[in-house]
Amino acid sequence: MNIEKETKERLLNYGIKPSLHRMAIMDYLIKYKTHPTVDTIYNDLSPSIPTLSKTTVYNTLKILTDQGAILSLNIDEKNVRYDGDISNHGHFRCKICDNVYDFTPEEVFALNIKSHGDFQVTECHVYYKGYCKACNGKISL
Amino acid sequence: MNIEKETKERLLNYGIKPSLHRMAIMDYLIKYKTHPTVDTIYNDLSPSIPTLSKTTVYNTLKILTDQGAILSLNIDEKNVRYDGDISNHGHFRCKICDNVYDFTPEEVFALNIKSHGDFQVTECHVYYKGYCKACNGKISL
DNA sequence: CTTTGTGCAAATTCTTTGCACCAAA
DNA sequence: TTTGGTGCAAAGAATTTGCACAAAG
Repeated sequence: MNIEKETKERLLNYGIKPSLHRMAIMDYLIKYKTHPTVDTIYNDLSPSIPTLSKTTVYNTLKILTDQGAILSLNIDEKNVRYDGDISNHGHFRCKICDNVYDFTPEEVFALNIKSHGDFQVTECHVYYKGYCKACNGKISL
Repeated sequence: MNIEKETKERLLNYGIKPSLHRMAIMDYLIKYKTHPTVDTIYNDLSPSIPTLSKTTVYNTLKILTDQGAILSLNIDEKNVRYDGDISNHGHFRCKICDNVYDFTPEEVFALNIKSHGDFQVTECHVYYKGYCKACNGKISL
């Protein structure tokens, strides 16, 4: 596997020590925009990295998301999905094949509840996260 | 507990037989707009309905969501939240207190990534669900 | 009767944790 | 050395499933 320069830089930019395993996982998420699950990442990488354990995949994904180097998606009720694309964009999951597709902010803006191009939309969830007034006050103390 | 007319009608409208337990759960979700978890619903209802089991809460919530009588939210990574309000609206979860608040469509429209009134927003997820072209074709066959 | 709602307990699945080992600075 | 990355196995937690009983029409 060729680790891209971009990959190592991403880790360093987010204050994460670039071990070989971490770079492999980060690289995978930058290259493959399939919003994979933990299992998919592990299964795809372990043949070429026999020493890789699923615990390390969990550990690494936790660090990457905590530091903001990747996104974790809860669009799939069963498994957490991960996204190496941290730019502002929306997602669509097909309820049958479970594939997750990206939408640009412009597409999100234009996307009503009915349909959009090749996608028939039946549900739309908008989830904001952050700090409410009461709790934000506690932080500032 | 007073079961509202609205509650029974909601079940009937969505083709769900209105048993006492189902009405109690539906009623709870219509009355309390707190986006409760399975556990919260069970804990709040079981004192007044001693025969209620958590399995029934799970069963009922599954039927209600499958039939579209309620919404299930994946805004909380740990537990599924349920919402008796099936109108078009967005949600905000405080990362500290875990409370979930509603946003109207207008507020969602206006809500940028920074902040909105009492809420400091650090993340925004837009999740569409439905059928992609390939899978939708299969359905139509 | 016959259907189906309900409840218990076991099973399943995803994720986290504790701890020991190992590698790099 | 000392820090911290890694892996195994066990634990934990949320949810689902199998099956038997009970309730309603």
